Amino acid sequence: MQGQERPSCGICEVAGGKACAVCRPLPAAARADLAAMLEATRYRAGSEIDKAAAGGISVLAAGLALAERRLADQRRQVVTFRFPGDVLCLDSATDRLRLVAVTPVTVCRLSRAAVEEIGRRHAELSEGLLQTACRELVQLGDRMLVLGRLSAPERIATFLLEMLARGSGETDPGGGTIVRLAMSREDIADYLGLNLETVSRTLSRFKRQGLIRLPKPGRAVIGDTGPLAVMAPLSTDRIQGDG
Amino acid sequence: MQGQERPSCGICEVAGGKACAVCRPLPAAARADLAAMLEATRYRAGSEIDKAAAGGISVLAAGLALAERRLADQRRQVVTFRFPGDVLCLDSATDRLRLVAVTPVTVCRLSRAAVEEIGRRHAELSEGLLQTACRELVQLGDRMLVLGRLSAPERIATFLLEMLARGSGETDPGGGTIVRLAMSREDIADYLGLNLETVSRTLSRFKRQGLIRLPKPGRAVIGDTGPLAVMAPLSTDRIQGDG
DNA sequence: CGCACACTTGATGTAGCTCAAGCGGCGTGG
DNA sequence: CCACGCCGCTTGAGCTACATCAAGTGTGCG
Repeated sequence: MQGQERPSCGICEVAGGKACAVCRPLPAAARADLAAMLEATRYRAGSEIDKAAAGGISVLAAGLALAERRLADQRRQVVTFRFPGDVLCLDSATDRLRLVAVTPVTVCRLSRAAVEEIGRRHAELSEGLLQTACRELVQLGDRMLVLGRLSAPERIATFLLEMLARGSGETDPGGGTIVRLAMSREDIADYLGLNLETVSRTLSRFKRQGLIRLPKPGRAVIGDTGPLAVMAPLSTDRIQGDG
Repeated sequence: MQGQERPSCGICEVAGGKACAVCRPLPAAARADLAAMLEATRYRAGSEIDKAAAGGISVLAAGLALAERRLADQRRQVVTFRFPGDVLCLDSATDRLRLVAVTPVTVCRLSRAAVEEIGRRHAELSEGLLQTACRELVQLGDRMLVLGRLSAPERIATFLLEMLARGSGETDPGGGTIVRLAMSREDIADYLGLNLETVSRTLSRFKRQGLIRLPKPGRAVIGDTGPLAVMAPLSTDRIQGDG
């Protein structure tokens, strides 16, 4: 039955049953081709995720991962968080990056040969990859503005709204939307170019000001996005841009 | 100028006579195709550069440009500087970016139709574009580390070595290599997430310490890259990575 | 029950920002 | 040719936001 057909290759746990970044541009037939060539691997929380071999692609099927860049003295920058459906590793773009599982994770890998095989049969694949890369470029532009020009509260507000946008939208019994924060304060700090104490203090302040609740570790609840959006100059931008 | 045989389509003034990012992956025959479809436009210093229409590509042929992101309150982040041969505007990746000519500039534009036409005949084009996008992603990863985790002197040292790497390598009569800094202190500040006084002070300090000379506005002279490289944790990384 | 670990909170330090003069090179106009 | 004014740059003094260092607190797990 056609309505029951899965939106993706069948491995990803993408929120809302949407397809992952690789499957999305492909027609159903191609997805079947894909599913036969995929290799799924699991990693435990905290472990490093192997990168795809040159020319291959890997997609995060389930869990939360991050891409980090580290200096010799251990200073760290978290470049992005990766959610289910995100391309983890776009070919050579990850040379200097380490991919780390934040929670237990399932990774879905497509070898170079498979990419070329599917690419030959379905031009949508390579177009989709360029699209993905361009979307990443836009996102990294936003990130640079955050890192270069925003104050600590602005960064945290931007971050919360970003996590809200990527979350499942689950509502809290006490009202408001739950934002799962599976990563540690230190991960957040390294993502935002702050230190972990500043992250903690700022979240506490937001809580005192009634902007968020922190019912239990690993989650925040946002009652009204309005006040946060006012503090986050980028997200208002984004809303205007999306029209 | 227009009539001479060149390694590229004939418009770009890429240092060392190399081809631009679009021409590079293409065989000579394709470059001829390309040259016939190009449209070159000049902009004066300080003016905004029109983006290519959706699906089109534009390349910086001559001069220095920058891509910036701006907030409503005029805070600015310079995302990249663009040198001759760089792709200025990779399709939709520039939605939220403004492209500004730092010096007088020549831009070389390829319409969507032309991209598709060449792409059909030469698969190298679209592969080259994905490569370009991936290279940009790597570079933006570096930039995030700079913005999120480096001190002001580290940022300036990194910047100087970056500009050195992209420059023509011309040597100063008094010894050392000339680094052309066509952009203002404010541009540098917005590129590095600092303010213009900090940039100025740090450059002055480097000068006092004998790391650089500042013979005339718009240029710096680096005698020995060693001490700067020691201060720039990223560039040492890069050297290790390349080795 | 108690240890470990992540997080919070507090006290203090400081790098870089802000505000405010100077300086100098260049272009304009006498 | 020189005088003047503009603009980008430099330099200084003081401030503040965030980092650093150092306890506490609580939660989950053995």
